Amino acid sequence: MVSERSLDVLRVIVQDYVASREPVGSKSIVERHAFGVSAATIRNDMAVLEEEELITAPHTSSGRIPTDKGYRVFVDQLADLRPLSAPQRQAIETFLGRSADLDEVLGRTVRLLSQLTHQVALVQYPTLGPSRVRHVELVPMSSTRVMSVLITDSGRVDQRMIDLGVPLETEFLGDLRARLNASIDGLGLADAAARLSTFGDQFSASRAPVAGQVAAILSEQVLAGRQDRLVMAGAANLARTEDDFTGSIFPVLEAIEEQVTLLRLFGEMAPDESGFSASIGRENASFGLGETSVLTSGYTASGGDPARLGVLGPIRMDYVGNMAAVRAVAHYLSRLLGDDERSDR
Amino acid sequence: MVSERSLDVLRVIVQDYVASREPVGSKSIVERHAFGVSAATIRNDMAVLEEEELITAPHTSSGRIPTDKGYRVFVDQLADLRPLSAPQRQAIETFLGRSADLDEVLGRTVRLLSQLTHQVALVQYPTLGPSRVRHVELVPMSSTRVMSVLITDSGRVDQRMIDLGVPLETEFLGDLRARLNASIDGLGLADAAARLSTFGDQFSASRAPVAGQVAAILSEQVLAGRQDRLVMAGAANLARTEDDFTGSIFPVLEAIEEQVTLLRLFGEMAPDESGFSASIGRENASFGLGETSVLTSGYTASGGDPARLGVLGPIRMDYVGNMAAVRAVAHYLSRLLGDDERSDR
DNA sequence: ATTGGCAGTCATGTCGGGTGAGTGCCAGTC
DNA sequence: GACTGGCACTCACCCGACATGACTGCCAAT
Repeated sequence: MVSERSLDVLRVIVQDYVASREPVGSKSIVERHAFGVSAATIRNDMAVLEEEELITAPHTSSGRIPTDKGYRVFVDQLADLRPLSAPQRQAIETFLGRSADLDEVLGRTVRLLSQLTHQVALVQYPTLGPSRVRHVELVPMSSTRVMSVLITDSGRVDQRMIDLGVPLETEFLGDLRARLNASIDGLGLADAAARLSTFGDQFSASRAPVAGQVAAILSEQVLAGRQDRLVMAGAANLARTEDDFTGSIFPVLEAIEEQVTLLRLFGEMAPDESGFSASIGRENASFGLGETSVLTSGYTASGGDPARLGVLGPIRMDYVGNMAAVRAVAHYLSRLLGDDERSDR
Repeated sequence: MVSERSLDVLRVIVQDYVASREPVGSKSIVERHAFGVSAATIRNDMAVLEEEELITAPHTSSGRIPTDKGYRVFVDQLADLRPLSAPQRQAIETFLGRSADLDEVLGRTVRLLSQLTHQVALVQYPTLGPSRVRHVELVPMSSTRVMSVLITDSGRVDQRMIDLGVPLETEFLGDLRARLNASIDGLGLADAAARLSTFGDQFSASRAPVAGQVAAILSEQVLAGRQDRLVMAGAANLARTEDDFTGSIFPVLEAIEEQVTLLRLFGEMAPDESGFSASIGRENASFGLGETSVLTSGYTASGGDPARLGVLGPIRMDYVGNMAAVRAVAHYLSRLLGDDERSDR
């Protein structure tokens, strides 16, 4: 049975090990923390924790270090949310203070988070709230290829290349552009997609295929969010904590260069009621990230679906501090991206 | 005096050291290469090379390794351009084969180059050729902020946030948009910028400041290239060759995360007549990259100014192979981005 | 100019002993 | 029953000694 004190012991083992990077023994525990019992008693508690696979000894007769499971218990039960320090709040305020372009806001956010936590920071692009089509532009790139640009009034700009396979006359292109704008300008995105599905019908048989093709691509653009992208910063921090990885950081760097992997990981995280979620060590093994932990929190941009942001680092990380930073940044970002819209016309 | 044979010795020292990562001694040279002289003779040659600071001994009585200066001589005089292998050419063809969106082409290019060389690959965005304004869109983001989107017929889409500081009525915004498009649509970029500089004059005194502000930002957009951006791939390769860096790869990763640094580095490279340029070891020290070498080649997108692409890796790298790959990829990319326009309307 | 020979240097690997941190267990105490 | 002090035992780690081997630099001979 794991007593209350045993869990306290686990807590200090995690804390001390994270701070010192050295296995922590019974003696150093009684020295550094006022447990009011002797080292032998702590040893008994440690035996229980080892029984439960919450801690382990790297080799006979050395101190103990937490297992993945131990970290998990620590994160779930033992980490008391400590509010950010004043300078940290300050940093967030000033860094995210003035708003700007979405790209820039996210860029600043991800750099901020990485500096705050000294880990790799990740921010997924948000879906924006219900918005309307503002303008559609078709730009000829070569005789058979056209770039379509969709602008919505939420500020999203989405470009895509269309290869029609057949040459296109300039007049027809102009006609297409005018008709497209006439039919979907100002419409909500769902309505626009519906309208586009029958767009090709108004053209002559010879032209309908091309018009239909363009409408189909545009329809994709209308419906596509940007949640399939994320920005990253602070990869260098992995090198700083290099010793926490067995062998090399090569596989870790390789895995995080693959955005698809990270997005899948984000997608599979199961947030608690506050939107927070942690994934520790081998829980990430299927993503090639079994030697890392990932802390994420959800955030929303005014009315859109929740997106996620977070940090990735070695299992031996400062969970308490990093959790606080991730939560706080997610909170501020939601507010920032929310306010943009609320103060709207 | 450095004899002809001395330079041959330098060549094999570079080659063998790059391949084996171990200091190379006189004996192994006569064993592995048919010099027709004895080890003692090679030793004499090596003494000359050491005198010239082209090679150095890590410690008394061990083999020699090239100095930065030695690599420089190797690259400038001794590296015979070896054409790419058939599979490599094949890879380039298939990878870059079908063209698409500029973002996608550059993304594929940078991944290709990193796989070909097993180094960090870098591609700077090109300036596109002379192009015309296709459309200007103003999207209200909040009561005082507007996003301006510029689309040119070369396919560039540039968005920027404008904070006007004062509330803006919707009708005025519509009026602005219409007048902007009327005055610069279809114009070449230089002409458009000129027109924009006096754009504010046509408005009443109360509105001129706002109109002028918008015109000024738009003018910046019109003139801005995208050469201030670059894409990167293969950062993980640095970890693979970790041992080639004294201490940690942390400072290197940190430096390459700073795009500004890399762009400055690109800017200061002095290409030879073929557009190629190498910067070795301490030559990069001012960028925090004194332990790396950078190989770049210029490329152009139909009519634009030359941009650069290249690889970055440890000083001890396969210069011959990487130089060939960089040259070849630059060549193919130029052709790809050039053809797009030549087959244009 | 080239060569063979030889003494000298130095990194590397191995082995053994000493050290110390830390555990597990047990008998005794509260 | 929970806690404690004591003790034997286990290893990782450090250190010095020693052997090994790969080189070089130099010199006299060709």
